[in-house]
Amino acid sequence: MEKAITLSEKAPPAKPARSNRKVENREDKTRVRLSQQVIISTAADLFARNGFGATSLDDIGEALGVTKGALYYHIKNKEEILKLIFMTVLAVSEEPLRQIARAEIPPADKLNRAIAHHSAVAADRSPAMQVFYREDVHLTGPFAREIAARKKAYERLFEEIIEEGIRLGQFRQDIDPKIAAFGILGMCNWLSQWYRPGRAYNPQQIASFFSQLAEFGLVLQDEK
Amino acid sequence: MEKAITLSEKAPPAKPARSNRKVENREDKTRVRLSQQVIISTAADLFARNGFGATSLDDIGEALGVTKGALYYHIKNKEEILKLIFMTVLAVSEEPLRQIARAEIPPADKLNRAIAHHSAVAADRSPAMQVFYREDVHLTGPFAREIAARKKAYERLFEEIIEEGIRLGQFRQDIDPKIAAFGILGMCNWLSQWYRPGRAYNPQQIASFFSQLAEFGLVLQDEK
DNA sequence: CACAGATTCTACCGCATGTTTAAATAAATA
DNA sequence: TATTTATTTAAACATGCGGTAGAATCTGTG
Repeated sequence: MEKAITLSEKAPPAKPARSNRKVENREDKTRVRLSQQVIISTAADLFARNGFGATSLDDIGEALGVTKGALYYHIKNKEEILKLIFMTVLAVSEEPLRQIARAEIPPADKLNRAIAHHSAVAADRSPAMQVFYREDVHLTGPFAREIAARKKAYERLFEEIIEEGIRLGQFRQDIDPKIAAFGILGMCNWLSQWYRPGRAYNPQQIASFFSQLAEFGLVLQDEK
Repeated sequence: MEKAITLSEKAPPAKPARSNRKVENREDKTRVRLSQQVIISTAADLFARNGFGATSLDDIGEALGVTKGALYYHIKNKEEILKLIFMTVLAVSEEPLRQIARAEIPPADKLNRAIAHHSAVAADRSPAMQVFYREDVHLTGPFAREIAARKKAYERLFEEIIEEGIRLGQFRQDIDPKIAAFGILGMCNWLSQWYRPGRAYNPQQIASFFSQLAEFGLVLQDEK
């Protein structure tokens, strides 16, 4: 039962002076307690920056000051981390939009609020949102289908708001609601690609620009 | 100079009956001639569908009916395939937009054409565009910086068109040109995420909807 | 047909990665 | 303190991947 002989004999387990690790850990401030929450949060950052496939569990462990083995006490496997990130995004985005869609206010106001809501999610949860829209190809099986369905339902709410506006004669009749919904969603989603906190504008201001754009457009009407 | 002893002794080179492969190849129609072009085109499809990291050279070879070894006669390595995809996108998008930006026409017309151009690229080169905006994290070194710079220059052209419209008093004064440019670009870029050929609308029609949205918005002004 | 160059295949290497296991340690409890 | 439970480590594993080298095959040309 010979072991495979590799070329580079790694430094054999020379029982390195134990507890030299503890020193390192203590010095980098109070170590954050490991949990699903911090794992998926850290993982979302890394996935957003380097991609799901290019981020190893070693990377995640290193970012947390822990060996990758420790991660397995809190999560089932790598894909579950991804799944949890997707669930996080849906958890903060679905219900508020549903409430906006069924509120009893003019369609233009609904659109305003929907844009504000979605922009806020895209900006505040930027890493998770980037993962949500870039790494969906790595989901498999029933969960992948569920995410796709809920994503579509979410988009459909935007569509319905626009349909309502058209039906009530408040929105232009010559624009396809599905295309318009995709356009507006694309506008907001793109936020997560370029927005970084602490820049010139905050998410609310950006959302207000987007609302102006979506409602009235850029071109100055000769009003009156 | 012993080789490493592995556990599973692969079936030794038992010289399998040669030329059983040729039959397979002949039957699947006339085989496409291998070249950089078809490699990057096929790779773009696979990268777009499964991601760069999750697509192996074996996958690309299999899609082309060829072993991965053959690929290396035409390309240097995997990253070069990615680079060539990026170059393709820039090759078809940069120059036309520059011409639109410097044309002597009203800013609104420039914006129209820019949106039509960018939408067309996003729709027609959908796989390459998806790769362009999703897999940039896998570029390294000077090339990564060059792509980032040219991407920014491209966005800047949209921004300048809007600035011109504002300066000439033809666009609303209360919208930040940079934010508006990002919004419009996001709208178009998102196309490559959902557009599939042969659906209800073609790229020109979609672009026209987007132009309406960006210029006049959704809300019906009480004109008169 | 003979030859040369172009192209592809086969077989392999080294390495990184996701996952598992048992042992070691830390924290909680009594 | 003694014992149990929770958490982390260390080490190994199986696998798949990017990349390489040389043999094999194809293609065109004299």
